[in-house]
Amino acid sequence: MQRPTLKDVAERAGVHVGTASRALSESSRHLVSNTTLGKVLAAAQALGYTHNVSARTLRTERSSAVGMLLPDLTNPIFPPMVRGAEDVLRDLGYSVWIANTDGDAELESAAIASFRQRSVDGYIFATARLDHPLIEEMYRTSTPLVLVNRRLARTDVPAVTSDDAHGTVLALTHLYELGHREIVYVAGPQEFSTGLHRKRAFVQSMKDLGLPAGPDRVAHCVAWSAEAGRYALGELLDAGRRFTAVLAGNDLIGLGCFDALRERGLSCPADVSVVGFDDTPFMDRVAPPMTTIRISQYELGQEAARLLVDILNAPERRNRSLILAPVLVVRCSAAPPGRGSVPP
Amino acid sequence: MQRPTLKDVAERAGVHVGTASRALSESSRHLVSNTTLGKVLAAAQALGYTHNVSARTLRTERSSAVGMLLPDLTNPIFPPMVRGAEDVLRDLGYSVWIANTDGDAELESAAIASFRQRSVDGYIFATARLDHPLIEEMYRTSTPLVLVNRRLARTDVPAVTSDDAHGTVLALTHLYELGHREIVYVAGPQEFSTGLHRKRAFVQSMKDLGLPAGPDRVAHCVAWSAEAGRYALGELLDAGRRFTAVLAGNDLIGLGCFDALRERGLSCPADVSVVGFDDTPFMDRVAPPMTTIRISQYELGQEAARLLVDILNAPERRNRSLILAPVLVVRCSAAPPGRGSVPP
DNA sequence: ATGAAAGCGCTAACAC
DNA sequence: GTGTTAGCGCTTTCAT
Repeated sequence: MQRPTLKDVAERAGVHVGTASRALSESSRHLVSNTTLGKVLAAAQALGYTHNVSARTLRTERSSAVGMLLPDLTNPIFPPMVRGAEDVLRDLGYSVWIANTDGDAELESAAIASFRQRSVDGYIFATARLDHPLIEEMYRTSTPLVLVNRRLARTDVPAVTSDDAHGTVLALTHLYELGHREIVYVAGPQEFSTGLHRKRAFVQSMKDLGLPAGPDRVAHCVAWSAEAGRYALGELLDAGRRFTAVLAGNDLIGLGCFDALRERGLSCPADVSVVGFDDTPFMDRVAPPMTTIRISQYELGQEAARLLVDILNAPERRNRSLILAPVLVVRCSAAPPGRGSVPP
Repeated sequence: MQRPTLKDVAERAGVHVGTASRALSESSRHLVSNTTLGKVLAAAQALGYTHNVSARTLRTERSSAVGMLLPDLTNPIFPPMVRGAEDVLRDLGYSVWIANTDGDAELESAAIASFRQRSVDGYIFATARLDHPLIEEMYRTSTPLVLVNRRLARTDVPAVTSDDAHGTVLALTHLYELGHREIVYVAGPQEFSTGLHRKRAFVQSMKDLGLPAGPDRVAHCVAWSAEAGRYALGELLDAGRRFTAVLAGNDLIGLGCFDALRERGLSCPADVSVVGFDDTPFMDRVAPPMTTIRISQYELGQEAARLLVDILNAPERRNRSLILAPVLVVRCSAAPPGRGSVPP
């Protein structure tokens, strides 16, 4: 027999399709008498019946599916986020589509079009830029959506992020307490909230500490990658900038800082300390083990999923955002000041 | 206006829905005159029409979706595989659902049920065990499916894998040429083709080299993880087994070997060499950089997707499997023999 | 080449 | 509490 339908179940149970439908849906089960419920359930069980989701979606306009947009799944911060979201959504009866955009607006539009064609109920964006017309337009037209990890410049769009400013203060304070005074910053791309907020917090905290933080102490990366970090710190190094520690926009950039240092015969942490951000998986295993700021990507994903489901159930509550507190993880890449970046 | 339907497009173009449908589907476009085609396309464009996939799926029984089953997305070998599959499937008009099973049969059944409810056209399994009743049953009932990375014991089910035996020979030959003669193996779980075939190749190749490879030189891991590797090699070490090199079932196990060695005051590669398998992302950054066997997970994913689409288009061709050749990557964790595992 | 209409499987509104 | 039925948006067969 082909895949059984409601009609098959109804016939076997000796009831009508409508009744079978009611018995087989959580929400309408209470409309059915206990005896018929039993009969329908037994028939469904015997036949191996499962809902045809396309038919249900067509009828109800609800698919129990959510679309998740990622920059690139091979960036190790994203898999835990996806799992966090998937684990909570699965338990609530949702499935998740994922799409990688590689930061490309075309690919993002295409992915959203595909999700829309499939009638997803809502969206989780891990791809937000501070200025993101596409997301803003979707929000304006009341599409249920939640941002994760990165947020928009405007604060009304619901987002689950970590406290970038506080994390940066934690990192900087650690370096300060180790005795560092000459500190530079290698910033992530400034079109993202993470890039901007972390850098701003660095500049502000340096001032608070009475330390210099002019533009000559801040390098900017074109991407959240080791290669970009290597290049950016390389420029600072080659310009002769003197410093004993560097704070990196994230761990991958921090890895690039290791490279730039090594290429110039400088040792980390003996000569120069480096602190990363994110506690990306495997950062305890790199050389040297990365001192960093931990944010739980898994939790970020979980909370984003919960928030989205909240919004799906009560659209008027789409005014909430969530901020998770990060934590300092002390490993080996930051130590008391050494010789510094420029040998005497 | 709500999401426009074919009816809206047809009205605007002054044709009937059937005609609009024909014009808007690749496969039936040729049945429509050029002028009406133009009108329909213009109307669709103007209205921002996109197909309602649920309706189409309901009608055609085809969803242009495939389900991909993974053990655990946070194991870094999987994200590239997913991207490989997704990148080729996207270009062919397919979307992909992913589900993590954590090696749990219940979760796997549930994921498959969910995929089935959503009428996926086919499946990519990265979760295959040598003996896998669920997959075998699906194959028996002609469900289009492809295995990736791991295969079944039987060879008729289509799979895209790397040549585990050859990769192992490559690794072992490298150690042999460095001068190692006392070599142990830390095997992955034997219920997977990767675990079994790699171990068997080790034993066979050692024999071919005239080297001892009894069961006392092989440790077994309960999982593909650093923790399991650490424990397994630890047992060998604590039993007083003497060796100068270890070949690990995969890189994560190799990482655990680093740990076991370090905990006992042994240095890698000065005292003991370690070779991994997979060239998992970031293995060039761990300490010491891992000498390993590279298999392109991205390519594995691509080829699995291509093979699945082949099968979808020509079910009678589901008798093909694909084997990709691995390659040795020399880094630092293997060097000429040192003091060995037991100091004199 | 196009129109007309049936029907995919399901839910929900309505009737009893 | 259960039966009946319309119709979600689409494709496709059958007419013309």
